Amino acid sequence: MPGPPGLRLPISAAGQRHPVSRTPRENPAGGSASVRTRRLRETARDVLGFEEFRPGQERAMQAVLAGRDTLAVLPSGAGKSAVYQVAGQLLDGPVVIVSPLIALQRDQVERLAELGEEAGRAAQLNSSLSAGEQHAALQGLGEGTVRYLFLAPEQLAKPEVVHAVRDASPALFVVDEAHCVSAWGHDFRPDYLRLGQVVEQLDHPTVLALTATAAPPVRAEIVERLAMRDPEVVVAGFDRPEIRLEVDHHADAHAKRTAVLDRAAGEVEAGRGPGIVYSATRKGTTDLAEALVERGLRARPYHAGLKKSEREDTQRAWMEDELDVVVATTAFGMGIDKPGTRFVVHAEPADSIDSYYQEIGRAGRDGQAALAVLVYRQEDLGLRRFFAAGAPGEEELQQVAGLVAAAPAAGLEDGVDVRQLREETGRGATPLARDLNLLEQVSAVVLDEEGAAHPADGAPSPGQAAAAARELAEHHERVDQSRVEMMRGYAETTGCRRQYLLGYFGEQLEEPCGNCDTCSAGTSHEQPSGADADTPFAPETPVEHTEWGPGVVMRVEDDRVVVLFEEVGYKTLALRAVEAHDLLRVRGA
DNA sequence: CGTCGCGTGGATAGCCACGCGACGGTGCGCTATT
Repeated sequence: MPGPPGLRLPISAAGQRHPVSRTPRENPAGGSASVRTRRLRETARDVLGFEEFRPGQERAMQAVLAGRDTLAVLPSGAGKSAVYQVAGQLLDGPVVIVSPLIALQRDQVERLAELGEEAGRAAQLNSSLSAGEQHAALQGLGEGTVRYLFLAPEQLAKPEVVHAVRDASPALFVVDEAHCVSAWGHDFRPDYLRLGQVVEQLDHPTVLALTATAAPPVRAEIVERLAMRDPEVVVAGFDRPEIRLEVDHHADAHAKRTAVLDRAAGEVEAGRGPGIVYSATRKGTTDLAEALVERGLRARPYHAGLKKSEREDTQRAWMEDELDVVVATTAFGMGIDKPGTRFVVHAEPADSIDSYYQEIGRAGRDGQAALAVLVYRQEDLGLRRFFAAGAPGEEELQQVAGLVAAAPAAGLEDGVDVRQLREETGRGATPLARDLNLLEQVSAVVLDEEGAAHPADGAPSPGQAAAAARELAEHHERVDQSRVEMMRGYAETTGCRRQYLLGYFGEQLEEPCGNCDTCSAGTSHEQPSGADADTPFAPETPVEHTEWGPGVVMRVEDDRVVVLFEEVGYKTLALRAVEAHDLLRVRGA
């Protein structure tokens, strides 16, 4: 059974450099690297109006133009879209961009339209369009009049869409907000997990994955799930020193609620400007928003259960400075860029450091001082643990495996698709697609280009397949639970919070940051950074645990070490116990 | 995992304590109805 793909691919924080091999196809921008650099800069200036590049941007463009699959982890607002926009100008063929939200696709199309005719036409393909418009978008792509096509991964689950895109010979396949592959692919939006097959079906155009946040194992999963080959990994500008980090601890639910309101209202009343309050539940957003209104603030709730018109109006009001606070679930954020956001207060911890960093990263995008406060109660992790659970049951998996296995005997030569499975099982399309993905990963099922499932050659029995698939799902669950534990670690550390955050993303900050609550309180100085701690287990060291197997050291404090294990995810170990029982060995030593 | 809301049973005039079950987030695309 595969472990987290992360550990098979060593990815340093600075990204890897590989020799660039050039074939005519892989060098479509033409000429030598220096010629390419000149053309790239001219294009960025003339078409996009760029005066200078942000960190990492040019390197990502260079890699893409050289035909390299590229994963770019660049901070929000660093112009990630410019990477494919420039490439679209210089490459010989259209650019297909997978984007998770229809609203995002619409914005991106509009932004390209503002660049004018010269930049090339952009179109979107999704269910907000009529059948005729959808057809026109694909036709335009084939005829070369559409240079940029934005669509959701669900569109690429339709064979006719894949065929039309393949016929247009795209030069670049972009996955925007690529952390969705890992965050949503396993259950919520299973079509994200199938993008690698789509890449193969498209004859593997250059793949560009873009995200603002991804810990090393998430990066590695993106690379694997998108079938990226020998990718260039560009990581830049990760630290956001302008954001002050604080955690407020509370034991009592009512005191916590009051603290959330005090912090948000305090920032607004001090004239430090608008901010976001994140709540884990819809009910929490309405409750807190009402309480803030009672305190005289302009506040509104935002969550996916509200009417579309209401959501759009709240977003508009937020962007037009008509609100002091938006109180939101995780539904609020992607594609909403308001540079003057001054604070982000969390009423509950996020489900992972990845999510948390993304959410607080919405503050201070203008580079001015901003504040991120987590108002923390241990009990609130319970909801996150609940969401992290939810692996499908073995019975359910066995039923699906059985129906696929029985298809040939039942005369279903074309296999079984999700629609048929829905009729047979009465269950929803999303969980069924997730189950099929799991069964495919344990070599029980093969999914063809039409999306139909067939029994794999030499497939195990449905019972064995279900057990293996269940084991795989439990593995994901263990890793997700360990990510919640890392969130707990952030809330409860007495060390520098920024060192903790950056360490999670594989970047070691040498000194305590001086801009978090533990630094202000002086506790962080008691904990030297891992870099000079007296231990054989330095960050990035591959290790082997007697019980948990292989892993990689992520972070070292003076008395403990955090290891990311292939099988069980993140674990924090006391160094004293490690030494006393000889629990960890350095691999390859 | 933790909280909320409901029903029940008991205690008392003021509901309240307890137990149990339900519920909790994110979006695409599609279909059926106005």
